[in-house]
Amino acid sequence: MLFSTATGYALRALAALPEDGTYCLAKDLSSRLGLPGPYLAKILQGLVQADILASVRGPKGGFRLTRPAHRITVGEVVTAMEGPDAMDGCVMGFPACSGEHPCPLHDAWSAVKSQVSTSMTEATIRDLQLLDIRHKKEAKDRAPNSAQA
Amino acid sequence: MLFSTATGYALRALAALPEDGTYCLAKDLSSRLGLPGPYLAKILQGLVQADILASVRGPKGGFRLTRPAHRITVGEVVTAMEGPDAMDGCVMGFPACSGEHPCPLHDAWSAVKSQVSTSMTEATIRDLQLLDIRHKKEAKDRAPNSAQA
DNA sequence: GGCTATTCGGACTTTTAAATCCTTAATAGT
DNA sequence: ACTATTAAGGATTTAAAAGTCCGAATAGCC
Repeated sequence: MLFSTATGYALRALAALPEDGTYCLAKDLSSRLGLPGPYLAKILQGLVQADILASVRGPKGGFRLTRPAHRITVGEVVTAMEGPDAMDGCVMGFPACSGEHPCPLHDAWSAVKSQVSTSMTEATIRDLQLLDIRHKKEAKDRAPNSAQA
Repeated sequence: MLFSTATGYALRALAALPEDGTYCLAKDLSSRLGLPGPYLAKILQGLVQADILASVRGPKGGFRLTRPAHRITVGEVVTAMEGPDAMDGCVMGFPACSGEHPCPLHDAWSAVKSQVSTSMTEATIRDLQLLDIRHKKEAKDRAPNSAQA
């Protein structure tokens, strides 16, 4: 993967939150997604500090998005998780590599970076929700009787 | 960086080896490149097992390429270091992401992957040597008197 | 032919990321 | 006010990467 596992978990969790402003429990998210519970909880805390999630404690509490899902970009989440210069530097780690002294992968990688950056600023959490829904729907279509065999 | 630091070190070390079949000391390489000596040595060992380097122990020993530099591709080195499926899987770590259920970055990332893969199988260690030489030459041109001020 | 210096090879330690646990604080319902 | 519930935050553990150290092998010398 291009990013850390924590970033992947963050994106999956955000995509799994309900679209109405309902508060959702960390525990529910982790069990639904099959992710390590306490670890996910910590990641969610980070997203609260990044103003992507809001949280309330106590009964009926939980986490929810601070904005509608289509207003939160994937890039924003990645930046919050990985820091602003996650994709800087040479692909191969060549210190000498630069625009003036490009390594053999420099141009390909630059193209890649701008392409991925653009996609990340265009893609939103809403798009990830759609992926998830589509996936589940088709699984259901494949086996319409919920009982096995 | 897209790969581990070890992979970067491996590529830098290979590019720094002499083109004639002369054996070269791990220690020399590390001091020349400013890399942690024993760690580089371990990486070189791995490259020996991958049949990219040959080594002999004892005085006058060291490491050398098993083939001319233009016959060793960057991709081969990366595979040796990172394993064959270093670039598999979804960019964001979405398990549901696939060709049929693409995540919003799927196409951009697929394009990237094939682009980088192609570049990696075309680029050879020889190309990295050239980068290095060019870099040094220009540094020399900037300061023709080797003494500082 | 054995001795010694040199250099690789593999086991060992340190650091960092990933994941867990536990205590504290806040809130809703009783 | 009290209790149950849930996030917040720190302390701890585990796993993996990064980095270090000691023993095996070879060449040259006496």
